[in-house]
Formats: sequence, C-alpha cells, structure tokens
Amino acid sequence: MSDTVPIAPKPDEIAPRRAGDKVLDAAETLFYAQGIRAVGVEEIVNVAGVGKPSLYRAFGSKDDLIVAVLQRQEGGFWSRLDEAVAAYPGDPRAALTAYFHGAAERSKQPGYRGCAHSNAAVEYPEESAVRVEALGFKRRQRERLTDMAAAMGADDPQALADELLLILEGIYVTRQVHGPDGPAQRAGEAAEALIARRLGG
Amino acid sequence: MSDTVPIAPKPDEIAPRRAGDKVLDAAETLFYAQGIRAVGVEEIVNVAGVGKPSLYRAFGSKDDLIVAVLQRQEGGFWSRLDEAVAAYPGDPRAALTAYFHGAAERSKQPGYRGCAHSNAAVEYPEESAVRVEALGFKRRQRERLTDMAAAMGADDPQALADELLLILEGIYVTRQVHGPDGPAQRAGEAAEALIARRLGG
DNA sequence: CAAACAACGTACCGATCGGTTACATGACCC
DNA sequence: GGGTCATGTAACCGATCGGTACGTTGTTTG
Repeated sequence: MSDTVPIAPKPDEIAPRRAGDKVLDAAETLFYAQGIRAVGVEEIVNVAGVGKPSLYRAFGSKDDLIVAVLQRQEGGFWSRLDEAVAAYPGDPRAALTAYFHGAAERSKQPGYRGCAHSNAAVEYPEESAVRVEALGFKRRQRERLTDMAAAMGADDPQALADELLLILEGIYVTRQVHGPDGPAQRAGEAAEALIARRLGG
Repeated sequence: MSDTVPIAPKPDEIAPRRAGDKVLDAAETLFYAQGIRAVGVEEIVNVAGVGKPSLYRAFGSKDDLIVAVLQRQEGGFWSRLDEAVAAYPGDPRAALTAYFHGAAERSKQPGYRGCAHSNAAVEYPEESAVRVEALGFKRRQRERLTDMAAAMGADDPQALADELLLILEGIYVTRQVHGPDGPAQRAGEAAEALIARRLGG
C-alpha cells in the first residue's frame, strides 16, 4: 500500500483477531486519515476496542506502532506494482505506464491521501525511527523504478526513474491539495510523455 | 516563499522589532524546520525571546499564528515567480523554464524542506483554518500557472499547468525523501520536455 | 480440580499541550 | 511627574499526551 486508503477493519467475528491486530488496523486507518501526530494512542485503542496496555504489549511504543503500520503499508505498494508487471510480461514499459494510469485513477477515490510514507516523512522531518522507515521505503521504491527503467532499455535509467518519481510524488501531493479532479489526473499522460522522450516511440 | 528556507531572524538591534514580529520569525523558522505540530508555543516564545502573552496578544491562538506564517511565506513564492517573469519580458515560456530550473537549484540548499503550504496541508488533513489557508494558496498557484500556460500559447493551458504542478510538487517532496541529489535535480529538464511537447520547439 | 499461564482492561502516572491571569517594568509623551 | 502603552515574568488552568502498575479473566495443562 502506501497510497491506497485502508479498508475498514473487518468485524472479528469470523476470525477472532488478537488485540495487537485490531490496534494495527485502527492505527493504519486513523493515521492515514488524520495524520500521525494528530492521532493519540487513546483514540487508537478506543477505535480498536482494546485496552491501552494491549497496544504497548504488542508494539512497545507509539513510534514502534507507526513503524509497524508503515511496514504493513509498504507491502501494498509492491503488490500493486507487481500486479502491473505481471499484467504485461516482458514489457516493463507497458507495466509502468499502466501503473501510473492506475495510480492516477486510484487517487480519485474518497479518502485518498497520497503515500503514507511521504506523509510520514513530512510529519517527521527530524531523525527518528519513523523517518528512517519512511525514507527506507522511498529508497527501495526509487531503486525498483530505476531497475524497471533499465529493463525498458533507457540510456539513463536513473534519469528516467527520477523523472517518473517527480510525477509519482506529484500525484500524492496534488491530490491532497487540489482534490480528485486536480493535476493528478494528468499523471498517466505525463509519465508516458517522459518515457517516450527517453525511449522513443 | 513557501519553498525557501527561512533566513535566520536578524538581530533586532538595528530596527527594534515588535514582539509579534519576533514571534512570527521564530515560528516561521521552527515550523519549517520541524513541522507545525511538532513545535509547541513554549518553544516559539523561547526562541523569539518574548513572553507567552505576547504571542497571544499578537495572534490570538496558535492556529492564527500558523495562518499568519503561511500568509507571509506565500509572498515569497510570488516574489520569486515575478522575478523570473521580469527576467524574461514577453517570454512566459522562458520565465517558467527558468523558474523550474531555479526551483530545482534552490532545493539543494541545506534545510530545504519543500513548500510550507503543501507540508501544512499534509499535517492538517482535516478541515481547519490552517488547511483553508494552505489550499487557498495552492489554488492561486495553480491559477497563475494556468494563466502563464495560456500566455505561452498552449492549446490546453490547464493541462500544461497541471503537468507542471506535478513536477513542482514532485520537487518539494522528493527533496525531502530522497535528499538534495535526488529526483528534484531532473525537474528543470522534465518541465522543459513537458512544455515542449505541448508547445512544440 | 487446581495450578499456571497468557491475554486483557481499569485506573492511574508525570509531562506537556495550548491558553490565561495578575502583575511588575520600562519607554515614551505631554 | 503622571499617564499610557507595550512588554516580560511567573504562576497557573484544564485537557491531553505517551506510558505503566496492577488486578481480572479465560484458557490450557497437570
């Protein structure tokens, strides 16, 4: 994830989840919707329907909980990217193009608030475990895009990847400040143009 | 401003500034460097070297102070944009290109942390005076870019402006998550490419 | 059946949050 | 000198912050 709105925690009647899982669900939803610093642990445990010690038994501290939420959300990003890649076997250019069109589309959904990791980095500008986790994902994201640019046959994979990253982060933030009908809707086309310029076609 | 690092409050020995001005200076520096929610009023008045009542006499509340800081910072953005426009009279395309190259260059300076208004919108996702102020600037920014795109002779000024906004917000955020040698350095070239695609040349 | 253990919630902790009050001080102006 | 205005000091407010001591419950295990 890291750029989709968390699905509402499902009722735990079918699979009686542990208190820690409920905390993680609640924290993910609340952090994404309201921002990390704006959400207190009290509110998290209330929404999760558990006691405060359950949070601290499972995660040790609010910071550790934040990191755990970010780690879970990172998986979502890779899932969606891998999905696009799998949809166009042997054609990383088509995969990446599809991914950007999909990202623009996803940004229209209500409650969308961009990339949780980027938001976290903005909320935690000073050195901290949260920032380390957020920046770590961003580095892996950049590496992966660079690899894909190389696989596309770009002369300068890093340059192409970085140009696409500008668009990607642009989606995340413009959606938040300009709404669902803002610049983010041009992202697919813009990404295609930047790819075409460095690859031809 | 809104994307340059605040200059350190100058010593008030020459022009004995009012307490409210010192508060505004300190708040601008602290908010930009550490984030808004991370800074308490106590720290602000300490750095400003004034008493807490001075803050509340001048601004009424922390929220009002935040709004005042954002309003001051907005002026900086218009100054820099107007400067680029003035440097290329009658050539909005050259002006905008220069602006993007300049923005990429500025993003390298230490302490750069992107656009204060975008950051504020991330920190305040729920309706509030702060968010209203931040989003108001972002709307004016988009309108101005659209006007310039129209002046360039773009067939679809809104489309070009929005593509450039993706790059612009991309600069702001990628600098924060990827550092001064990250994707932001490709912004000038990317902006030129997107402009050329819609204008020819 | 009972001891042991894991999981959990109630109630509380000190610290800090944004904001306020009362008052002393000093510069300026007539 | 007396008044006004802007300021700083310091103590304080209720609310909320992240975090914990401790007792209760429910299940397992002998």
